[in-house]
Amino acid sequence: MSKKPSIPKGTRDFNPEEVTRRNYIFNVIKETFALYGFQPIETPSFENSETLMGKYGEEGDRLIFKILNSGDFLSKVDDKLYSEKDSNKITTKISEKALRYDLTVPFARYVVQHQNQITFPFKRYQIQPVWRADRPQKGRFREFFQCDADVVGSTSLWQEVEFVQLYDAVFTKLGLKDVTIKINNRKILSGIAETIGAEDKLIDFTVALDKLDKIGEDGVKKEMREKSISEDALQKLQPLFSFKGSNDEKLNALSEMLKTSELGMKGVEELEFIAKTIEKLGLQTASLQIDVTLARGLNYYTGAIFEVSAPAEVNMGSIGGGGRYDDLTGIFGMPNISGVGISFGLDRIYLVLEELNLFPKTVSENSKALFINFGNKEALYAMEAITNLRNAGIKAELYPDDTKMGKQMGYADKRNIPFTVLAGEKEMEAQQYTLKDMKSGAQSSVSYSELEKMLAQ
RNA sequence: GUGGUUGUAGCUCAGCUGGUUAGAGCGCCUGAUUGUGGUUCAGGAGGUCGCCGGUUCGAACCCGGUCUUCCACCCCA
Repeated sequence: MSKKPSIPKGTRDFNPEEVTRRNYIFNVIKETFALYGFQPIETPSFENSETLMGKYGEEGDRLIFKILNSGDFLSKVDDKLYSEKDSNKITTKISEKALRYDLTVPFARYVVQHQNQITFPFKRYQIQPVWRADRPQKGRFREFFQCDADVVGSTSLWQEVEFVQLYDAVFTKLGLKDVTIKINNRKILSGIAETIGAEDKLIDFTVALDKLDKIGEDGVKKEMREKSISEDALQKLQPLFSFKGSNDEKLNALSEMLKTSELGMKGVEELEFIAKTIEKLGLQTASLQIDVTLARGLNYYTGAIFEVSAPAEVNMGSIGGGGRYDDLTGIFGMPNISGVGISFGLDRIYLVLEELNLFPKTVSENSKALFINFGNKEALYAMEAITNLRNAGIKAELYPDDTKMGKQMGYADKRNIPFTVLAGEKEMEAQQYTLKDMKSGAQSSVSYSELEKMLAQ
């Protein structure tokens, strides 16, 4: 019992059914990405630490898995440093590589590194696992997949419009109706902070505001006070707490509130273009909703911010997110390249589809027929038929051992293989096969061509 | 990183205020059925009670530590 092997906290094994279902989601997303003109790239599982560290804030650094150097890594740590016991300092000496934390920063690195080979605007998608040294909880793992699509090298708002459509297309194909695509704009948040005189506390302000639907108006105010945002500022913020109505009404209210802020008004204009355009083009099943409290933690967003919420009844938080970042590649020394991207949270989408029972009855990847093994002579006869069936594209297999028939039948039963084929001495003499339908129990003696015909259905 | 929670047979779980050989259902194996699975019947195997230490005459049960599960917070997909 204690010796039973296990996997690390927050990681998972996937059984055949789970892999099939995950591939189904992957395929829908990939097809749609391709349909919208995105091309796949892949980057390594681990990067140089300096590529990742400091890109996700202090909290992010803590959650990055560091890889220990090879060899006698401790010999490079002098006694003084060692005795200080400062983990952060020592880490830089004993670890120079780290596991990928998301796909966006490695993508930025990729763009800067390969800028001479890339034709801009560059539209790429990437589906790979990422790792976070987080504590697992519902829908949160330490190893999980991200599915990202990004465009760099264009500031056009048409990209944002397309991403909204892309979200709608994917979730419609997956049968997940009524997802809400929430949209906001970092410029609006900055504008509000400016208007209420708290521009120096933009991050604290947005993080608190983001929690509105979770901790309520009083909770948000309490947190803002704790971050020493003034009462005067809170007073000016009051309209935000009762922000309701259609996207149009919200836009009007925002223009009124932000008329003194040039940056804020720019944000309103951007939001208005996206919302109005989507309104004209229409969406299939999703709805686009302006949400001024949407902030998202990532510091690098500068324009639009997206977040997709699962239908309310499943209580799963966000199943996707994204936004525009004007200066992502700037951190790698390539300024003034604007990017915008979105991400799908595969693992959470899986949980949602499962909870709502939305996985289609997938085409079985199972064998169509199991040939019973009666011994080497008979098995050869069976194998000839199996080879022909496989050449005809029909999944078939031979039970490898000539054990008791009951066991072989039981195996077919447990694996849900719909047909068994009996080919023993009698059948060989007659050049026939006994085909048994495992569901009905009916069996008939058939020739090879009849066998192939019946299994082909 | 903080707080709580969970761990007993392959799986899902019982196990009383600490008391002798720790149970059930399902699954598994064998046989009834030597060319027939899914049903039925009879029998059988399988657990140092997560791990380490402590209290006690005695620990699955109490205490401490550790790992794990799940949940919330921080943060995030």
